[in-house]
Amino acid sequence: MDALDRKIIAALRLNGRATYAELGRTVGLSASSVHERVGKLEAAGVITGYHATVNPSTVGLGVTALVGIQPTDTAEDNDVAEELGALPEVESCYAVAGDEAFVVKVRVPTVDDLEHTLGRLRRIAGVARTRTTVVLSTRFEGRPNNTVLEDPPPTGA
Amino acid sequence: MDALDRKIIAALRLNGRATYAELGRTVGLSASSVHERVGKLEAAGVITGYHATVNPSTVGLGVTALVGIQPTDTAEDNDVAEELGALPEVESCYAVAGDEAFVVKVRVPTVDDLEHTLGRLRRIAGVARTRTTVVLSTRFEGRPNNTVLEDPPPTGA
DNA sequence: ATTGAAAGCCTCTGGCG
DNA sequence: CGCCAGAGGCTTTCAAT
Repeated sequence: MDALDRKIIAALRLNGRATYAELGRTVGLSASSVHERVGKLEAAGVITGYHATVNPSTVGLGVTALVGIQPTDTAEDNDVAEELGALPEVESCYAVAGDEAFVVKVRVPTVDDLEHTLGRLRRIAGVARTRTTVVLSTRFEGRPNNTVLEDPPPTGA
Repeated sequence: MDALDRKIIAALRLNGRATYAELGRTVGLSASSVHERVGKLEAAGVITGYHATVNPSTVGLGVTALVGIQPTDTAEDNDVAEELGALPEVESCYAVAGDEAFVVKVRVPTVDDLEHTLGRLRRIAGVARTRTTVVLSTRFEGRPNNTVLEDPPPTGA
């Protein structure tokens, strides 16, 4: 991973539909070189995918909440995580330090659906309690931090 | 927004680099029709962008934390949010219900950087206290929930 | 690792149903 | 709205450096 790879990654984080030809013009390589580099970055698991981002409320997901999951004494974290993953309304799932085992981000159409989803979360084996923080507004989200890619890493990644 | 638009959106959430020709084959339209529909979805603010997703630790962002921001009595939420947005390591920022005004997701290279960032968060005018939850592992993140797009909405989006 | 060439596919516009 | 047609651009592979 050299500076050129980092520039390519930064460009693709900003515009995931950038063409290889465009990327090549941006970083000063031929399209075929960019093509090969991107393929290697994908194969190496650096680039994990490309996704359109959507305004959630326009697709009927206007309610967001952050839910802390307190486990029972005997809970198996991996089993709980798997069940959390089985619910499509759970968009993200982080295992965390503290009394809670996980914090998940939930997106649903309405507060009624939120109530329903929280019920399902509490019914998961190994879940003792949930603590819900309702999101009032999303100021920004998933902003790519490219500073670490633009500046050469001081000590190494 | 009809069922075809929803199918196109679902496909682009899964693969943001899908070509119009591919999308057309998937949904049963010509490439030019898909091209026009996608253009309208972008113009309408339904599709807000396309982004490569990257394994954060491979680009030197191995430490993630969720930080609750407790405001002072006199804090102006919008001013605080703006200052939070000025820090590139703050990837997401949600205004929330509860004693905290915001919950932010922070990504930094090391725990030393986290300490440094938390210091800067606390020094923002209007921030009284921070409460930090360190992420131990990301089980999954930003999963597109396409169920709401696949199933026709019962009452309407 | 990078490049240029070449065939095929895709984009994107304009015009027509 | 959707389709076709077409010129131009892009992708992808390959051999050479």
